[in-house]
Amino acid sequence: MNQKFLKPYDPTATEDRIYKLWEESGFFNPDTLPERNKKGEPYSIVLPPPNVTGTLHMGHAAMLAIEDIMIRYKRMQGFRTLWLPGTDHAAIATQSKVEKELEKKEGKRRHDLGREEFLKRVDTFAKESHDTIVNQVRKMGASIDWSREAFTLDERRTVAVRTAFKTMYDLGLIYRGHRIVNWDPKGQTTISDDEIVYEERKAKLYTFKYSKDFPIYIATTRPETKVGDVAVAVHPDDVRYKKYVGQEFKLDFAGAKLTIKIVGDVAVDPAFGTGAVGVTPAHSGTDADIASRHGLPSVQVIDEFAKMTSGTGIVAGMKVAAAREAIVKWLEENSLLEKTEDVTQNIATAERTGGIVEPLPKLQWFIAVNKPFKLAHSVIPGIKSGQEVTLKEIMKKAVDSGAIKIIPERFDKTYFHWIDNLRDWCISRQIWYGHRIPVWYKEQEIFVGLEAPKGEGWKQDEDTLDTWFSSGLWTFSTLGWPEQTNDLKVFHPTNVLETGYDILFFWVARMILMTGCLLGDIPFKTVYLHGLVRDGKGRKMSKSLDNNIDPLDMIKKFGADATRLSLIIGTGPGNDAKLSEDKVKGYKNFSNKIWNIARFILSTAEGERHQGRTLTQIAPRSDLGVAKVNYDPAFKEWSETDAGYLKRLHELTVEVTMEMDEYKFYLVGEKLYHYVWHEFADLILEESKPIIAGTDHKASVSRIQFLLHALRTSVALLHPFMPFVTEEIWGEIGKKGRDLLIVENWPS
RNA sequence: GCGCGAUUAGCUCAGUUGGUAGAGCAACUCUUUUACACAGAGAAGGUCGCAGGUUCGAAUCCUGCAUCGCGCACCA
Repeated sequence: MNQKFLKPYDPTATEDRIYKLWEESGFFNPDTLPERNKKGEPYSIVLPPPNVTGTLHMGHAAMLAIEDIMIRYKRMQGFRTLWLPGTDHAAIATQSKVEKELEKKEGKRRHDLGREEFLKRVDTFAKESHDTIVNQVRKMGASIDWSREAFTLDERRTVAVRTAFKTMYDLGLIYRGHRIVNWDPKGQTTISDDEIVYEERKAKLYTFKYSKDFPIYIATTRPETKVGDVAVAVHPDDVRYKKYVGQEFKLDFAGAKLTIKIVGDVAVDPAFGTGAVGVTPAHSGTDADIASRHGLPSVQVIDEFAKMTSGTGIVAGMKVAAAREAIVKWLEENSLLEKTEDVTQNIATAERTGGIVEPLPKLQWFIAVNKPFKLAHSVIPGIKSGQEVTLKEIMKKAVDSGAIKIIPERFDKTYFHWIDNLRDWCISRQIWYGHRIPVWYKEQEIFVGLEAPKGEGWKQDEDTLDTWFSSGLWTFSTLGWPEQTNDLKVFHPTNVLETGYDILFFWVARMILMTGCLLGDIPFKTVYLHGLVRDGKGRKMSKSLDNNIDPLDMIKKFGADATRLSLIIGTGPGNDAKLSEDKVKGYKNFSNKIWNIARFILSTAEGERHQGRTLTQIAPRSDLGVAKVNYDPAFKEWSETDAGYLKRLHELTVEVTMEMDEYKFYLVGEKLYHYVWHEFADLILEESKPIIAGTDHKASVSRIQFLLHALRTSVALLHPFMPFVTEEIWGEIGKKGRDLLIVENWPS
């Protein structure tokens, strides 16, 4: 027996060595798998690319653990497995991180450096961040194919992004339009609807009228925008106001000259406030809709820096907050303010910068989700090639046809609900880091293509694309699209997309949209959603609470196996998980338990001889299936008890295999833990001691054979969960020179 | 406002199609020339959020309510 078994299991001394062994074996790469796998059915997962904004957190660790379990399981079953890694440039997130550092360390802003120099800084930061992340992924034991690694902003992905943009532009699905967008004054960029976080705040609702002669009171929480009003809308059936509809008033409001028309519109709720709405088309989406229905003009009164524009009377040039106070004061002084009420309202803030989102009319690029187009080629169930569809319909069909299955199922509803409310997706961003929009302008001409057009005087669009545009292509851009590569043929659609439920809309839905549109296919067959990893008290891990648990820390203290198991057990799909150091520690003890089981069995088996050979030499290593138990003929007869144990182990194997197929990893982990510790070790092993020490040679040999068999089976079943300690033990419990456990048969 | 989830032992969670409540951790008692004290043995611990209903039988199905959490929409 190897001397290392005499000491407690030491993850740090083991893990890096084992990982190297796996990498050198080539088994992470589907092209260099054993013959059995090469001939097997393909099974692929693309890694949700972590943002290159720093380091990995526990959520990433959970994601890696779950995906590695899926891949290792399928690899042992003989599938041709590919797990493809990569990182995401994460446009706004990364840029704002670098901007913050620049400001802090050098007191400079990005414009002080200029576009080119600033982008160099971001690249340097992204590179460092990338290296850290890759190291962390290895530490977790991820059996990932590094030879295919991708980055959302590398050359090949740039070709994919530009091809996608051009294709969708030619289909009429990408258009440029002047519309109300979500403007983040802090980040100085537009953001999509999904990048908004609503925060509940107390606000005041002011009820007032524009002037003494104006007949209707209106209510607002934003008096400063009222200098941009062009109308007052009332419900067309509202008897209080019916007589005014159609009238027009010219008036002076806090020094601003307004022309207010009274219009009837069904969007107005007669029961809210005074039942009359001041219409500000330039600074409210719903108001803009009302304005367009009545042919009203739009007057912008707030600029990109959240300051009042000129021509706004007494508030011109003021910041929005100051302007609000000024208007209220003016209303009071002129006895126009009827009442002030306290209300709570949801205020829109930008997810990344926390800035208060200002709706502004701007010229931006959009993806039309409701526009019918001809989908040339389709294998999506329910959509025929050449059929007219909208992107929304594609997204819906992909899931409600059953082609894509979401786990847990209840997220179907959330997904459909989101689609129903979906509006055109604003994809242009006024930041520098990211894919620059592949559009060039020259006077009135516009050119959309993969490269700049020939000839003088063309200027490329200044904006970049929403980061989710490139991530939306991830399942196929990583496999070589738009080239028709072999990888694309073999591994797409991918089998499973495993990611957090928090990016179901951001990412999962966008991938379905992009893949449907560009390939006429689905990007994956199953979506497995995991929850958030919270601290032991159920709080979100955050810097301000200082309750972050660092995965590397846990790995260092307790080993990657223990860290992985602690993230799996007690965690169902779609549910948030609580994690404490004690939990990880518990599974460290389990690693050691298995280690000692192996030690006991090895030393016992080596001591027991049959026909001049030790039992470890007799029992072949690959005999994992009970049906295949094929030991030395002399020992074919199991004792009655051992036959019973064999049966029980076989039943467990069948049960656990079924649950693996149902993605119930938390159950499998727990069951194996329980079997190994409290059945195999506590009952069977304890009971074995007198049998082995006894005089009945036959019974003793039968039992030792069983112990070896059960150890091998347990270690194999546990391998996807705890790859390191199981591989290490595997190296000692069978014939030398055979393959690693990573490609051993899954027990049956 | 619409929708989703949770509520089971001190804590974290299981509980498949309804058949007398389970696991881990913690706590308690005992055990140390024992494969492992990163351990073993043992005992203890729950009117399954509340109220109704269906049923021979409900943690499980139905209705209503409560508390907590989440998503979407509205947000004049």
